[in-house]
Amino acid sequence: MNEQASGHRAGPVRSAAARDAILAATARLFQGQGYDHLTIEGIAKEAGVGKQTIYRWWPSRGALIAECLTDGRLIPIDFDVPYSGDLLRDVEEWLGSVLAILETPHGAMLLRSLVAAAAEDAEVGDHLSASLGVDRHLAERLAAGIRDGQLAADAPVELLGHAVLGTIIVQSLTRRPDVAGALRELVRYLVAAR
Amino acid sequence: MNEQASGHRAGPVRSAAARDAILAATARLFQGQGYDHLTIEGIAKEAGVGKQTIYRWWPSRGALIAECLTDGRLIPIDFDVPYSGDLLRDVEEWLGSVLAILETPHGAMLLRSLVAAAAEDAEVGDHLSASLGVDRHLAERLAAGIRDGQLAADAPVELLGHAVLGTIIVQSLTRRPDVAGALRELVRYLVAAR
Amino acid sequence: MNEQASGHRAGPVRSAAARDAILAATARLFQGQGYDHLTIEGIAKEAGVGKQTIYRWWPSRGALIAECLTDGRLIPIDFDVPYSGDLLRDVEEWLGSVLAILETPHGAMLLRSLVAAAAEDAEVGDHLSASLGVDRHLAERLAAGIRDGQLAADAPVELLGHAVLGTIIVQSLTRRPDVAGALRELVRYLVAAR
Amino acid sequence: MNEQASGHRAGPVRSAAARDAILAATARLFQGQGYDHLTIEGIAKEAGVGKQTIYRWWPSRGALIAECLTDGRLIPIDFDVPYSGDLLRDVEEWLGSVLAILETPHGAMLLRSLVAAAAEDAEVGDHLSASLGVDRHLAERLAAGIRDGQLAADAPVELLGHAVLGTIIVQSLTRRPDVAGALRELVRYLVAAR
DNA sequence: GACTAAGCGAGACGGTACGTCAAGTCTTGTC
DNA sequence: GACAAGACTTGACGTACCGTCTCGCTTAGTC
Repeated sequence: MNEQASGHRAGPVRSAAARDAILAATARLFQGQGYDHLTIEGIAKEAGVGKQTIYRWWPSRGALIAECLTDGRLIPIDFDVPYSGDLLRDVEEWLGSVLAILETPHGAMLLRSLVAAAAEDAEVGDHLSASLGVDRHLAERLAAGIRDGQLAADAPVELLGHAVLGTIIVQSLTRRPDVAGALRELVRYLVAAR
Repeated sequence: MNEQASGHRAGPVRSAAARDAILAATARLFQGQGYDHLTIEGIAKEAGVGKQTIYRWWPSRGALIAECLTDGRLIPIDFDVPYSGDLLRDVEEWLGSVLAILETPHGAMLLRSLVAAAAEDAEVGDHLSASLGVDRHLAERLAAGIRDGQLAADAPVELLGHAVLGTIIVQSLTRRPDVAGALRELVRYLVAAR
Repeated sequence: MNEQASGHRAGPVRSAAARDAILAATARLFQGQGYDHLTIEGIAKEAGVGKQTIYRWWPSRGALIAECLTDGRLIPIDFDVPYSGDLLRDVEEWLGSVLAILETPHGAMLLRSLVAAAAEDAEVGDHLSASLGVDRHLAERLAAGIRDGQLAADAPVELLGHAVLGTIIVQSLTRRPDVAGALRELVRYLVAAR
Repeated sequence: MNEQASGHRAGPVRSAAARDAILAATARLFQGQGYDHLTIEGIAKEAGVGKQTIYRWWPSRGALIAECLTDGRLIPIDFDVPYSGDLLRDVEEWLGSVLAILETPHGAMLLRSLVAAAAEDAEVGDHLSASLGVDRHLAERLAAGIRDGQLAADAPVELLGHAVLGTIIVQSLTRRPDVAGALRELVRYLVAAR
């Protein structure tokens, strides 16, 4: 009845507690049971929240996962690559922290689930590679390697990052036993001085 | 009265027509709608078949996809790698036929769906990389390249195959526009004479 | 600082505009869609009013309907029974105006909805029979008929009113085609000189 | 795959156990909680049955109630009217058995709920008046009364039945205290020798 | 040639989850 | 403090599939 002339609407504001509970529940269930088996109803129950509150703010399961990623609730945010001067050592350090994900209890399943989510939802793929720092940190470190003369000048730095991440994914999808060893060998070859 | 020791039971055997109808329907629906949205009921209806007939012979959706793969109903079987003497040219030819999948109408979605299926079902991953000839044909061609002196002796041939396939997957999952160009650049770098 | 002992509270009082908008919306929606399908949210939206404003003043859907009835927003208020000296003619005139409700576009549904509301909420039933004037006007006219010697002395005037209204209801609930004709026949029999 | 030439379809047949459990649960819950508060989910849970099994065979809550009525699960089926020669006594006996419904623990609510259901679903109204024997048994008994000279020749027998039932309904909806007494008075008046 | 036993199309069944709607309560900011 | 707006939890809606289980055939051996 009363007309408001104000520019922004009145009324209650998004509940930070609900948002946090939902994302926490999503992360917990995702890590425990994988992407299939992850249901909106399950999340709502786990979070003690109404389903509608989820549907109000997220359009899909994928969007939830994507936001969990950007919040660092599934894997650490923004894997860094150090700069010690030794390119191979630096890349291997980054690789080690990425591969550490696979060492955690359900790490392999977690990664496969992230791949499944990324296959279904574009956002997830972007946030995943962003989290791992493939495009930013790793590519930049490789570029620095070129400047330092430790990598061929024509090395496609961004693609090499995708190649490393992709290899991890392929090995995970085909359930290879020693992903870590294989990846270390690959990186050693790719980054070898020429 | 007395139990027969006969090795083979009485009654009709597995219907080849049903098997074919089921796999054909699976392939059709998978290509049209993707892995999520692919349902057993949908396949049964499309194939004009009872659900039980599917459950009798395949334990899961993934198994159906895996068998479609080995039957070459989703992507061509057994991508070959020619041997012309020129390693780069041969690998690029193989790469071209793999990338051709992405050019088909729903090719990108098909690949993402295969990845989703592989993430859920181990079998699919194996059959996928087998179909593409990554481990056998490509790795062997690379090994021959080493013998021919066109590739570094310490090149991890199998891992390089995974790296190429993995890069395709990563780029597909992040919806990159020019996967083909990028892959050609990567291969050129990996296979470059040292 | 110091609390005033003033008898009337601070702040605005009940908004007459809101009350009217709510009742008008209720009547509109009730007539258009029936009692089931009538929702508080729908009324609030239709009235341009917050839900809380409805809940603040009415305890239930039924109370809204009851108030619409006493306001004459659903059916005319207080059907009168004339006194011409001819009992049958007077009762038939009352009957005609009651049956006129059924002739309106969604009249039959309106009546059924009122019955549904009355079945759920006691208030509605009272207000309904009050609106129709069954207990007051009709019963009194019948009593006058007894005094005039046009109706048997032992006629249970109030019950006869319920019988007439009840017959309308039963015929409406069973979707009889010619309720009006039937009711005229019934009234003629009930009020017949003995 | 195999084409059947048979006229009626193969496959499993409707489960009598499920049908019975569903109707029993419906009747139980309807009597306990009334028509509003009666939910399909509640019935399914109470019956130990999937929701779909209900939706497969009944289009609406009303249809369930209607079938409960024809099965005699809510009120006795087919109230009879005796023929003793004394019209008033016979009608009062029928009336007594109808009013007995109101004496049961939640009898008044049961009747109101039936009215609510009838207001929403046409079928229920028909089955309700059929169950009570208003149109068949009572109307026929009244017709016999006319033949016996105990009722005026022009008495609209069917309408009188509706009037009696309608009066019960109106009195129930307005929560009158002594419905039984009132009805007995009404019937005595209606059936009085002229 | 009759008898069996399995395969088959169909689809009913008890479930789980979907995404939507509305209930009634609570919160925010405006008047 | 009433109000419009609308977020919140709860719970039911009606639908889609799951995987299992009859049905009433058809058919391929075995006796």
